[in-house]
Amino acid sequence: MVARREKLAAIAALGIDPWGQRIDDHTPIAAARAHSGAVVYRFPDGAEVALPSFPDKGPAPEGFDFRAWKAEQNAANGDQKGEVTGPSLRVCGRVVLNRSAGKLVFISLRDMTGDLQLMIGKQQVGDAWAIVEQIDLGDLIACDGTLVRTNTGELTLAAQTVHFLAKSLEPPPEKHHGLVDPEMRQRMRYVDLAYNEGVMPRFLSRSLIVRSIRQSLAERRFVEVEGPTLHSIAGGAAARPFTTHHNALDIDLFLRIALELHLKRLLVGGIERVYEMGRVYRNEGISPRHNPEFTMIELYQAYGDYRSMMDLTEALIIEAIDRLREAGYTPGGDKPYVLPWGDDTIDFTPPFQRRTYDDLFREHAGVDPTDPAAIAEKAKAMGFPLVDETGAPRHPDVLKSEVFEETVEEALRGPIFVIDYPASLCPLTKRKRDNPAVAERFELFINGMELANAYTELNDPDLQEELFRSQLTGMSDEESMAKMDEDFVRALRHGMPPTGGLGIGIDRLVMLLTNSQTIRDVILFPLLRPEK
RNA sequence: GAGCCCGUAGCUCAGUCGGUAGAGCAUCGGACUUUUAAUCCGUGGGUCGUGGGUUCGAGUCCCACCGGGCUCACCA
Repeated sequence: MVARREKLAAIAALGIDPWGQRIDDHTPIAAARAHSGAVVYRFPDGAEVALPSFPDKGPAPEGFDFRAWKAEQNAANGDQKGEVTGPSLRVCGRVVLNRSAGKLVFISLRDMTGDLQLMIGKQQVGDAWAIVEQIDLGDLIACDGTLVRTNTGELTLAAQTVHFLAKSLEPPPEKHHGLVDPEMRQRMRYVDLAYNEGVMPRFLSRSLIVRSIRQSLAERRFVEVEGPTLHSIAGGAAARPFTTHHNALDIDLFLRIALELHLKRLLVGGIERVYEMGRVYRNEGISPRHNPEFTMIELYQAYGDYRSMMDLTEALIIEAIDRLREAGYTPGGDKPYVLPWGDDTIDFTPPFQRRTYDDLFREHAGVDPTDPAAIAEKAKAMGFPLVDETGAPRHPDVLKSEVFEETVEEALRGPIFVIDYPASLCPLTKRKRDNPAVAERFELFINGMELANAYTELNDPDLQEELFRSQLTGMSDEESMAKMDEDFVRALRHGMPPTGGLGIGIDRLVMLLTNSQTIRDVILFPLLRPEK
C-alpha cells in the first residue's frame, strides 16, 4: 500500500491528476466486443481479407496458428505484409489483470458490461508509457486504440494512448480465488462486485427483474404509489416490528411490516389498480431466506379476485424470465423456462400447477382435512401441543396449519399454487360464498419456499372489525395479525370494491431466477453486525 | 436463543506429537514488443481474532469473550 501511494505521487509528478476527470465518448466493453466483425486483415494496397472465425472471448483454440494464416494470406496477395486492423474506439474500466512482457503490456480491463484485453506497447503510446509504468491492479484507466486480434486470435484493443482516471490505494483480492469469506463479500460488496465472477450479472439481473415487473404492471394499467414506512400500527401481516420514535410528536412508531392496509385505503379512494414495490422491516431471525429488511411488492386490482391474481402472478414471472433471456442471463434453448437451481432445475413452464389446500393435505399428511379429531391426533403424533400455555385448547385450524407446514410445504417442488385456505387463518380474506370455512387465498410455492400470496380481499367493514377484535386461541399477540386499525375499518365503511390482492417476495423471486441459494446473495448490503 | 465448525501475511490457504512462522497470488528489484491465472531470477512482509490459564516452552491444550459460517428455533 506504501508502493501505491508512491505511484500516486509519481503520477502527480508527471503533471497528471491521479484522480482523473470527466472523459467522454467511451464505448462500453460489450459494445466494443460487438464490433469484432469489423476487424480485418488489410494489405498496403488497400485489399482486405476477413479474419477466420474466433471464439467470443480469450485466445483461439489450441492448435490454431494465426501467424501461419497471416503468412498464407501474405503469400496469396503478392507477398505484401498485411496488418490486422479494426475500428478506433475508447474504453474505460478497472485493471483486473496485468501481464507485462517488457516494453509490451497486456491488461485485462473490466467495466460493467465485461472484460477486454488491452495491448500497450512502449513505442506505440510514446509519452503515455510513463503512465503505464505506474499502473497497479485495481486502477481505473481509459484507453484509446484500435480493435485488433493478437497473434493468438484474442480480440484486443491496441493502445494509441492511455488516460489515468483513478488510483486504487487498496490491493485487490487474490486473483485466482477472489474474496471468499461471505462476511467480507457482504461487508465489502464493492470488492465482491468488482472482482468476483457472477456477482455483477446477478445484481444486474435483479435490476432487470424489478424493471420487468414494473413494465408488466404498467402495461396492465397499474399505478405505482409510495405508502408510509413509518406506521403507528404495524398491521397487514403477523410479524414483530422494529420500533422507533418521533421526537417532535413524542410518539413511538413502527417500521412497516407490510404494505397492505394503505394500498387498500387507496382502492377506497378510487385507484383501481394500485401497487407498491418497496422495503418492509421485520424484527425477526436471520436465515438463508430471511433478512430483517426485504423487498416486496403488493398489488391490488379492483373488480378482480384471487383467480385474477393467479394469472397475473404467472405472467409477471414468465415475463421477467423473458427479459432475462433477452439479456442473455438465462440459457434459453428448447426449454427457456427451465432454470438451473443448484445441481437441479426448476421448471417455470406455464401454466403452473393449481391444487387445493385440502387436496394436498389429504395427499401428504394422509389425514381427512375435514375431520378435526383426526387432525388433532396427527398433530399430537407429530409432537405439536394441543393446548396453549394457559391450558386452553388450540384452534383446530392452527393445528391443521402446523401439520400442513410440516408435511406438505417441504414436499412442494413447484411452481404450484396452493389454493383455498382455512378461513380462520386469513382474517383479511373473503370467504367462499358456498363455504365460509374456506378463504379465497392462494400461496405460490417453489422449492418449499413461499414466493407469493394472494387473496380475494375482505371488503365488509363490520366483518373486518370483528376479525380484528377476535384473537385466535393458540396464537400469541405478536403472531396474530388481528391488530385493530380503526381508520382502516372506517375506510372500508366508505366502500372498497371487490378486489384481488397479491404479494410477492422480490428477494426470493430474484433468488429463484438467478440460482442464488441465500437471500444474502441477492441483497447488496444485508444486515451485518457493525465492524469491531 | 441452542448445537456444531471456523478465525494464521493485503488475499487464498498449509502448519504433524506442544519445541525457531510457511506456500501461492499480490508487493518490491531485474529480464522480456503478441501475453492468456504469462514466464524466469531475486526481495520484503506476521499482535497466529481478543483476554486469561496450564506448561521450561502455546498458532497448537483449557476457559471466557468478540466476529463469522452451517443446522435448528423464530418467521404470511
